[in-house]
Amino acid sequence: MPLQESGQMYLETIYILSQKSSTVRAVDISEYMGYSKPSVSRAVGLLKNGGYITVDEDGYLSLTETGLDMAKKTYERHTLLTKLFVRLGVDEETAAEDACKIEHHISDKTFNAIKHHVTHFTDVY
Amino acid sequence: MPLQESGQMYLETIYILSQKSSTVRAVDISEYMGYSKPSVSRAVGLLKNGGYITVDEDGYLSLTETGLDMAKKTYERHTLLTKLFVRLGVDEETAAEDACKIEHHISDKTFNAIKHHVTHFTDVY
DNA sequence: TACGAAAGTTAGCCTTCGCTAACCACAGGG
DNA sequence: CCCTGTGGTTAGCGAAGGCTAACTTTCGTA
Repeated sequence: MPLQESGQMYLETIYILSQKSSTVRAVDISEYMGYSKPSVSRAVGLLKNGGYITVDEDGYLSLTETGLDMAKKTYERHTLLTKLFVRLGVDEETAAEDACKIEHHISDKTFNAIKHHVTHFTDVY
Repeated sequence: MPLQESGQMYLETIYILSQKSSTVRAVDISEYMGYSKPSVSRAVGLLKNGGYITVDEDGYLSLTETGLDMAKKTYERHTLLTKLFVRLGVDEETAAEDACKIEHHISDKTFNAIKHHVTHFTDVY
């Protein structure tokens, strides 16, 4: 089964957390996302099941190659959209929030167009 | 209860349809959105219930003032986002599709920033 | 040694929002 | 006068994805 929006969010979160702490547990996700432990537990089970992450015997999570690809892709969208909005004059926090909400819904075409714009034109005004 | 994303889509659809045909029935929505009649029937019931639309004895739908406001707001977002994407080099169809998917998720702040940009700067490149 | 906090899981509930099956009401044509 | 197509509704299913309650396991410390 393909990854749902929520699955992408979990992967992205694991990716972000794994960049600041080297070990990531379910409870870390729980705190970071503000979701209950059972919600995270189920999500982790699904991601493991789908081959996106592995869980070792101590409960530490790692992204598989597929999972890492997905996470990076989502994360890239996130940062790029944030940049776009900031460039348009939105404050950093709001930009990041909105980026988070729409990062899953944008087609590759549009994403690439934004990417092209953001990387090639340093000032819009 | 506040309007859900799907509710906004229905309102927007009613708004669009009412601009081309003067009468809008549930079945028209059904065809336009590609949803089954029962799905539309329920949604219409909820919108009526929430005071967003009225339904006369012949089954014709009208937006209330509140509903019209909501619909216009969503529609404005739709067209504006489409413009933004087109301006960034995305083809019209893809731009409209993506706009449709994200129009519900963008904060007023970001929306206003985009609006400002789109209306004040006619060429990005 | 025993207790309590921390981490995880299981069971099961709830909402949203699609769907199908099956029904009712009505209008027009044969 | 009945029969079919059109429009709408009711009943009920199913997937996602949150939640709480309640359990287990484990580990550190009094």
